[in-house]
Amino acid sequence: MQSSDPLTLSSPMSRYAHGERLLVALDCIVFGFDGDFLKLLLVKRNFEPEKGNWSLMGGFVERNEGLEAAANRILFELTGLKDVYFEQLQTFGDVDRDPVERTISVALFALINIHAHDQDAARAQNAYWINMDRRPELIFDHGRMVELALDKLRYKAAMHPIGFELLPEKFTIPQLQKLYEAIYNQPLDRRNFSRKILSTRLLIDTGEKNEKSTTKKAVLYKLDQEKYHRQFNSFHYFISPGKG
Amino acid sequence: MQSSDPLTLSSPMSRYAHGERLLVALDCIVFGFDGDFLKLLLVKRNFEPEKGNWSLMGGFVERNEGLEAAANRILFELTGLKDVYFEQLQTFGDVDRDPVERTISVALFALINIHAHDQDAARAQNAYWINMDRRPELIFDHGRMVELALDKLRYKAAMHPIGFELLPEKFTIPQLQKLYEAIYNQPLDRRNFSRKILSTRLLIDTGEKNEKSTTKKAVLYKLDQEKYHRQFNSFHYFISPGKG
DNA sequence: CCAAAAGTGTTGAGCTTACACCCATGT
DNA sequence: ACATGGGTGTAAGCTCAACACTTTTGG
Repeated sequence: MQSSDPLTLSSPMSRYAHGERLLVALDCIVFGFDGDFLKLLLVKRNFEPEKGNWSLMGGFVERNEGLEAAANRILFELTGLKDVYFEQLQTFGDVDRDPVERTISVALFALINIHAHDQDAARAQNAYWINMDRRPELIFDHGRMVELALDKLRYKAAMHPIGFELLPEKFTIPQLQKLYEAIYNQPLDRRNFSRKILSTRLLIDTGEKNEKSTTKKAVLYKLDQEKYHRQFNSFHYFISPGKG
Repeated sequence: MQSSDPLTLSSPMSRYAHGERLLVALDCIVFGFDGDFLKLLLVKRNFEPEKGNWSLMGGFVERNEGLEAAANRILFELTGLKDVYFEQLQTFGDVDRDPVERTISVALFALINIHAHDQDAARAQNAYWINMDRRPELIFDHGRMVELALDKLRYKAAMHPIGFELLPEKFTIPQLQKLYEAIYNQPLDRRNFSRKILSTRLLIDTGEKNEKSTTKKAVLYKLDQEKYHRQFNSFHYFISPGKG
């Protein structure tokens, strides 16, 4: 948006005179958690280019569609969910990142409750949940996107109460701990973890217990939504710093 | 990058069959520090649209130019500097954010040594340094970009040794402290600040002293570049948490 | 010799860690 | 009763914030 005279001379001010128009895509790194492993929702492509190979779910941004709207559309097509939690990760724009045509890609990462999504929608897109640590090679620069997304997830979840997005509405503290252990790939102390989480006062005791457990049944909590949104940007040290 | 058959049928695989091509711009939030105030490098536009109003420095991404390259080009045109420190901030893509034509804008924030840049280059672009807290209203969504950039700068500088980018090669600890005070707009304790900074072991005593001072001359330090790049992503609590 | 800025030391409060112990449940 | 997993308490150690004192310099 800049230069000595960026408008056409016949200026109904409807187009910039120069500046190249490029394809703008949107690629989603969708994280899920099945109770044991951190997972990615990946697409086995049944179309060219790179047919048969794995990629992230993506799509082009349309002319009359904002970025947010495009993200919501694509995530809905993939999961059948509205109001999915997502954040922009980074925009990738190397000239040759897509061999077919110059494409700018806005990458975003999304966190969803793996049990709540629409399995048929995912099936229709040829999408499957794959364990993070067993993910296949991905097309283009999608592998780099996934690495960056994991970094950002770790970075953010260390201090912000973001992990809940990956769990069902009601969950136990041990479940939440398993999630954190999966994200950081390291064991955490039960008692200290519990204390840290409860000290945020973000959890409400539902009074119910996890009936699935075969031993002592853990208390089911739910998020205090209002407090959650209010405190979303406050710092809590769930993971001790120094991990980089 | 996704759909049932995204390629043209006459497939030399050189273009996707659908997907709209959009203008992709790049807007730079350039921070500087003059020893007392945090400043922004802003452009007084001498061209349409919004001629006479203030905006960020920007430009279009060209077809054969990567995003990084475009960022470096625009920052060079503006400051005459190569190897400017910058990070992507966020990509803005509301449909009507630019009234002339649908434009996707990748915003990035840059930190530069205000005394090292090329004044003539800035003058040629009609760019001026403006105090952060006296910045004028900006065109389009540039105001939001600046707010977000300040948030990110504060967020990042609280834990990562990023502030040095705004200072000259040799600087004193009191100067660095003034910078942090300007970024957070709050006074900091001299002794604790000094201890925190020195505990990173990122600073090398040059042996020289700041001759400009009229009282006790402070020691000039320089950055241990190697250690800096190695430790760049490690955590240091320069500012106590809880600011959100 | 005084004012102003720079440099160094100390202490108490609060938090984190590491650990031990008790409770609930199914076999 | 015992194995497994969930819940709570506590003491030691560390870090941070708050504050006092000394040093250097110019006037």
